[in-house]
Amino acid sequence: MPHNHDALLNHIKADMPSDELLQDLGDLFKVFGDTTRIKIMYALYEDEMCVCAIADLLKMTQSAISHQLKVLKAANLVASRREGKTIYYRLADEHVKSIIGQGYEHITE
Amino acid sequence: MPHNHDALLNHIKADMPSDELLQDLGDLFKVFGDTTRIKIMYALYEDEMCVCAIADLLKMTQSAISHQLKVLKAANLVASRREGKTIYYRLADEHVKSIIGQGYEHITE
DNA sequence: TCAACATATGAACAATTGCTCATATGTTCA
DNA sequence: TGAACATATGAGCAATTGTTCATATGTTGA
Repeated sequence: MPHNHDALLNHIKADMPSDELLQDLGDLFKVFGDTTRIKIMYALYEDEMCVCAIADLLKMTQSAISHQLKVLKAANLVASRREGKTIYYRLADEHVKSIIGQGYEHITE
Repeated sequence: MPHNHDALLNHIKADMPSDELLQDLGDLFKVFGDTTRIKIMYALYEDEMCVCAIADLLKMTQSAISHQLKVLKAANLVASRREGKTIYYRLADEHVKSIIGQGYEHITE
């Protein structure tokens, strides 16, 4: 007969966050899981930048950057402010840096 | 004429990691960007587990879990040991916990 | 008010991805 | 050695995703 692990499972289940939260967690990391967005976040590491500067930096279309900034903003990873025609984006909080920092450590160790 | 930001860009460029490393970072987070894999990592948070226990816990196919464990292992996020017919998986290092922890904080704040 | 600039957005297409199904590999025990 | 169990793997399909292209929205200054 297949081996049984009901006792273990009941214990683990009790400590697992809700499915909804786990889904949200996955969705959050999905946002980090794209090179373009990682580059954008790195570009904003030290200071805010306008959309066209980011596009220049990454040698990508303004449209492509704008789409990705929307994704980042929806995940509360960046924030923006308007100054005339220009819109400046910046990292939203310190979690962005610490998440990227931990990932960096994992890779380079 | 469009506005110029060459000076800023040169400064930022100097501080950006290589494209290859940024790609690797994106690839790493891509692994975190799936609910099934997040659930697996949470299941392994406290202790090692065998494949069929994880499949039972998540009510998913052994095959599906096995495929995902392969992805997690390729990213060095889990490690495994064999004990007879059974193979036990565990989290590979502390980065897994801190990355997930930071994500959790970001979401629940 | 109109032209120029900065950014946002929707549709569409190619590429990637996670699961299923069938089957292969590896291990134990009688 | 062969049957039962535990896990791994390859092909295929549906769903998701990132970019492009065309165009819309918003702002400024003449």
